[in-house]
Amino acid sequence: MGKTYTLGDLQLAIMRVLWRRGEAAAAQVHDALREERGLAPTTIATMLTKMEKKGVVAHRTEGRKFIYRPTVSEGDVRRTMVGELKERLFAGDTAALVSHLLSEHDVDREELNQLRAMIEASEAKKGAEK
Amino acid sequence: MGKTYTLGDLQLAIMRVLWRRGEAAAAQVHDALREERGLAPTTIATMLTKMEKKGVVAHRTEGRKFIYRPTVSEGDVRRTMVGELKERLFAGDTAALVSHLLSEHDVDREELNQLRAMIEASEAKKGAEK
DNA sequence: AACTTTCAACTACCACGGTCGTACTAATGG
DNA sequence: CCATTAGTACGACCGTGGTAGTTGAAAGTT
Repeated sequence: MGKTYTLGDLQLAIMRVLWRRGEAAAAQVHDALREERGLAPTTIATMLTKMEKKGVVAHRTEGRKFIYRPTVSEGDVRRTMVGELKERLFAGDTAALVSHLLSEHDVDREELNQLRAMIEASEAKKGAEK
Repeated sequence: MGKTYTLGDLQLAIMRVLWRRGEAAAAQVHDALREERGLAPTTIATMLTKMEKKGVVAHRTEGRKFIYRPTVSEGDVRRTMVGELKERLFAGDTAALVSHLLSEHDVDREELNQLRAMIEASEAKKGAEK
């Protein structure tokens, strides 16, 4: 209950494949990750099993294959994982994290521009409602 | 050495005590965390030992006590942990993470205002240099 | 000197992510 | 019908965060 959409690195890589493809058999996932990881097929299968137990994927059976699909969205995962980090490192202060990103991580001019626009849009929205 | 300043929850709580105090004996750390955690003193001591092995704290001996001090700053830890999450979840795209924060996590009006100012300052700086 | 308290050291567990090897089983090719 | 193969199930093992009990020595108390 109320448990975690916090995923490890391999789990995220697997999820990305499933998010992109919609669904895939273990072998397909293994194949998709061959280049970047080169893992044994059983590693992927084991991980998928663990992920299913955890509730982030589900499968249907097609012949003798398990076709897996994600049960949580990339947005869900991002929200919970970013939220957790924000809590742990910035005492839940979103603005502090944004400010950290602006000062310590590179953002180029066009991106700054886009972000400024985004902030202005947010401000407008906040002004509009209530 | 490609050190990793990635810390767990308790480790961060301990570091916060050390960052605030400058240095502290295990008992002091335990005391400082009594309220929020209520752990056994040995838990803190064990964790400090592990953290020392990992290189994020060091100690000097005073009588029979170990006085620990941090060897990495809060900024270091934030940079590496935020950087890792950014890499894992946003393929290293800082702006994408900021945009996620703006759209999915609450930021109030004053904060938006401050952030806008901060962005403008960054833009000015970028314009100036180079 | 004997007793008690204070520490660090060591050992032990659990959970979980990650990584596989082996065992078993169902489909398939001859 | 049998041998090979595709594919899951199961169990093993490591590293690390987290949590703690036990032990042994030294320091403080009476």
